[in-house]
Amino acid sequence: MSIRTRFAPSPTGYLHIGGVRTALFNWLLARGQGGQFILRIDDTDDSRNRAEAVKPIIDGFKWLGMTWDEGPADDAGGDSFGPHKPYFQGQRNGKYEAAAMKLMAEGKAYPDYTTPEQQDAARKQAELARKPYVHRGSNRDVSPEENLQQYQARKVPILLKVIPGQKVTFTDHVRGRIDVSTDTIRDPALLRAPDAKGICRALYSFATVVDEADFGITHVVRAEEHLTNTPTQILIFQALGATPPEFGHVPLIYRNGKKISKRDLPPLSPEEIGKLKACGWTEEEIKGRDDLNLATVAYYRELGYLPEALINYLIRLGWSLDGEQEIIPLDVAIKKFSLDRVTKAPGNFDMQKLFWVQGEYMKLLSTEEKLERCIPFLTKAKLIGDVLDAKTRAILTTIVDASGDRIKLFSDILAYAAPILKDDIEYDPKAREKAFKDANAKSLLAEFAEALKAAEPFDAATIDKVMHQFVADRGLKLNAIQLPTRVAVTGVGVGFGLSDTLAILGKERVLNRVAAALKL
RNA sequence: GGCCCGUUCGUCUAGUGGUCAGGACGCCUGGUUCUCAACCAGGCAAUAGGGGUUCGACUCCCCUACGGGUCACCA
Repeated sequence: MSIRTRFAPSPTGYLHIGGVRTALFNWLLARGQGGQFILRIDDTDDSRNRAEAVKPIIDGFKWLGMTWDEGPADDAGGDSFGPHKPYFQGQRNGKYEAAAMKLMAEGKAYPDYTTPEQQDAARKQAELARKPYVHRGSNRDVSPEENLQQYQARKVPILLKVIPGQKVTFTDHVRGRIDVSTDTIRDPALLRAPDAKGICRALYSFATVVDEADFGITHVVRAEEHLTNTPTQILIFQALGATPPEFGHVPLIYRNGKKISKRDLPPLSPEEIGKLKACGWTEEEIKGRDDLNLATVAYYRELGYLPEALINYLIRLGWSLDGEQEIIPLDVAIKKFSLDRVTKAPGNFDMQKLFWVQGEYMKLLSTEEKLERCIPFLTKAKLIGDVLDAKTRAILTTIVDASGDRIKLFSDILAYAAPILKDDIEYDPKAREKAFKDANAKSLLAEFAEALKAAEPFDAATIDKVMHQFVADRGLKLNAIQLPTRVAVTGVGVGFGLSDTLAILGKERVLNRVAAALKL
């Protein structure tokens, strides 16, 4: 039997970075063994605008290139594809109800008429007695027939009858053997009491188990927070007469030693906001995107990260190939991934290392590939129009080429292209001051402009020669002229090679800009 | 608090009784260099603590500490 894994997010409106890693492990496992990877939407709770909340998740998976073999349709319209559809739990409640009723008929489940007040009281009492509270409901020992009858008359939550005094044992593929006593497992709620529409919706654990069995999931790989309710779910599998799947609980992702969650994440820093604005984002657009923070996939996409870099980083966070390799091509990861090399301890999300991985993947791209993916950022920032003419394209190609490894994120293109593409220069005050601090700087720059005037052809190689000759004649270092010239023609103190910069600008603009700078 | 899980450089990790405890990010120093980036060479830096077991423990066992998860008609 081929393996079937799954990822089952609840539609929150964004794709969480931790979720992606869990999904990735499932995906690698399935792809590595010729199995299937299934996407299921766990929307048993509130049915808030589903389609809209699902879309960011679908989009995220598509961007990352993580394909699913069964699950929601990729237009995020609420349809599903695959032999067990639908793959939205919100659309599968009939199955859960039927399964619960069957369990009740078999005497394995029962309606619980305990009131919340009674439960609270019992809980409090147990607390006072310093004993754990393990909930067992009212009708545990009532006959199935009687229970069915009472339930028809008045619907309340349905609970699974847990048999005390037994052990539940399973071998977790990352954490090893786990066993717990059923004495510590409460009778879990399977179905809720009817909601306003009279529908008794399933609870997470029950819907999950019913679906896992129905879909034929063989390996459940999920976050560690689900470890403790695994025994409960195994009990449900057994009650259903189904074989439990294999389990693997992967550690959580932390940030600064704490679980990375949207709630306690800092809002976008001024720097990040500045970067987005430079990318052409308006204040309103930024405010309207509450899915933009470092815990979401969208954040990395919008900043110009490479999906393969994010994936590589995430794979290495909590898993290793051999302790040596950091850059692991996807095909290698697919071939080599295994749960037994997943770490047990939680890992901290390290933005700096992600950034480094990103840089490594950028080095692999050709100038053409880089340019293609930079273009959307240039368009958004309105540095170029919607259609790219051949001349601008040629200039951009030269810029990307000259920039080399300096473009770490695709959005970085803006910093290198803007000074060249824009007609009016914005002088960075600090760079300007530094460049012209020396009293002779301006007169030297004027002399250099004269030398440049004679450069023919005005290409990088010639300019380079002129530049070196110019400083050599005067017994100076290149630095004497480098910064003043750079600031004069670009307004900023950093950039790619000066001769490239001058050549791309062309003689006329260079001379004009120098002349303008001299008047400052 | 009960139950469960975890703990190797600042961070990600290798390691399964005998290693100078390895690699990577970051950081620092030097080199190269027209700025920046890149590149090259080097450096700093870890087995949470305490008991056992053993000729020998990072590795096995126990305790402590710390961190985390979970205890819902959330997922």
